[in-house]
Amino acid sequence: MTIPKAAETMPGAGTGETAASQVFDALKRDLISGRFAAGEKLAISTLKHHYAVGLSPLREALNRLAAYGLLEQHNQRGFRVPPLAAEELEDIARLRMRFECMALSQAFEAGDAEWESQLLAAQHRLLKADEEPQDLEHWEQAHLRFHRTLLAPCGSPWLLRFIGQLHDQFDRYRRLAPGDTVIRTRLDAQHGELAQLVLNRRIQDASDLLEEHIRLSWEIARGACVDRPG
Amino acid sequence: MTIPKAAETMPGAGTGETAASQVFDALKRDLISGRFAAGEKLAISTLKHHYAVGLSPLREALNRLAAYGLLEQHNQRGFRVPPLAAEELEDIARLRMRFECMALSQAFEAGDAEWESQLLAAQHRLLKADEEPQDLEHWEQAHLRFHRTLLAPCGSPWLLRFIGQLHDQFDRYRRLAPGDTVIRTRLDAQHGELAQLVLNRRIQDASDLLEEHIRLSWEIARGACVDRPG
DNA sequence: GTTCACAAAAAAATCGATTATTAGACAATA
DNA sequence: TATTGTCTAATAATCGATTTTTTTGTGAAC
Repeated sequence: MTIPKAAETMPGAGTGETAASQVFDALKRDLISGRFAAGEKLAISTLKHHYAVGLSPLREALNRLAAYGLLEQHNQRGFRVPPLAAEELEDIARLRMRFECMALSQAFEAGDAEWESQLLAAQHRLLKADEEPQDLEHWEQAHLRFHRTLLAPCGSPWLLRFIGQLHDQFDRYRRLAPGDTVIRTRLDAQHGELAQLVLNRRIQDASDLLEEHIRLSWEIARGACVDRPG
Repeated sequence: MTIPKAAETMPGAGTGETAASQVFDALKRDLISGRFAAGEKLAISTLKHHYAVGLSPLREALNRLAAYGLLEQHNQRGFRVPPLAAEELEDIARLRMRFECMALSQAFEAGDAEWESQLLAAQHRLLKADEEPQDLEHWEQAHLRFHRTLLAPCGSPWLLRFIGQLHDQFDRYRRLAPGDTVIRTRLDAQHGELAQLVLNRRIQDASDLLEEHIRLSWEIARGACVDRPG
């Protein structure tokens, strides 16, 4: 009577999905992609219906997201989406520059030919995704994967963890901001240039370009912050 | 019939404690102070009795702690205490050095006379705590407060958040390791020296000393890792 | 002796209902 | 009119029970 689920039969699984982890993933995606308004209070009963889960797994997911920094939790008064502030974005962007350049230089030390291959592959996938702008989620996935691959061999799990966390925070701003075709084109080109600099082992140039890349993205992401007229 | 709780009548409360947040704090303390064995699987029903709470708040606390990095969560097979590994400790210690030196130099830029006063006060409290080694929890609290005060004006909430997280991770190792009177004495002295260097605005010296301080603590914390005989 | 299938037990995850707290409306008072 | 206090509806938090999944233990087949 018990039908084995696909995930459980997969090799090296062990990661059977629970309702809590599924709604965590879904909520995380929706928070980063800006499906909720900044500052909005989340009505738990609404979420319950929307994601079609019970209270317990939903609350567990919300608690995880709050600990991760994608939600604010206030005792006895529920959860709300963090506001967007230019000041916080600056903090996030500057830390991204420092952390990712740090990780990149370490990746150069440890990264081997396999790394170069993976990076080329990721860059190619991203390039293809660039050409199909209609499938936004696919592009986001390829983009994230490229940046992860770039820093993967850095050898510091905790640094990568923090970088990922900052990346998620940053993307919340970026994805809410209006696009800028000119900057976007330049950003897309930088991915290819980055990969080339890695292949040529140009450590300093790669680091400089990565910093510039984050700075340019920041310029776009800024657009998500409310401009208070002076 | 409803008797108002103390917390609610306190000025500026708004932070009414929930069962979940209380058991979160208690569990976090116990995890960092090494009350559970590394790698141990947590029996939820046991915790339930020990902390005298229901399942829901307990599970919410566990979920938060897992997202924070003080627990490992495996779908369908509960929570376990992360193992202690010399390799991870090295990662944590090296990042602490970089992050905290980073924060310190920024603190020098932004910190004013009020900062200096707070730091002196914190150093004095820590000094008094040094003299009463029997009250370990009190010393830990004063110690944490000193280090927080030292970096507080750095102006980067996210950097401070990560530093705090790494500090918690580090302390789990340190508090499990056997003490070393000689090193401990030197470490205690360094707190006073650090405060003095801040007062004298010796940026580079303070940064060097902070790095050395973390390196020395690391030397102690290492003792928590199992030595595999070769 | 090893592997496999199955049943029983244990544990994790989830649900539905209950309790406690907050926010907002409204009236009473100064 | 502003302030305070009380009531009520809405919502957050928690509990107890149920369901699902994993683990453990047993014995048969190879």
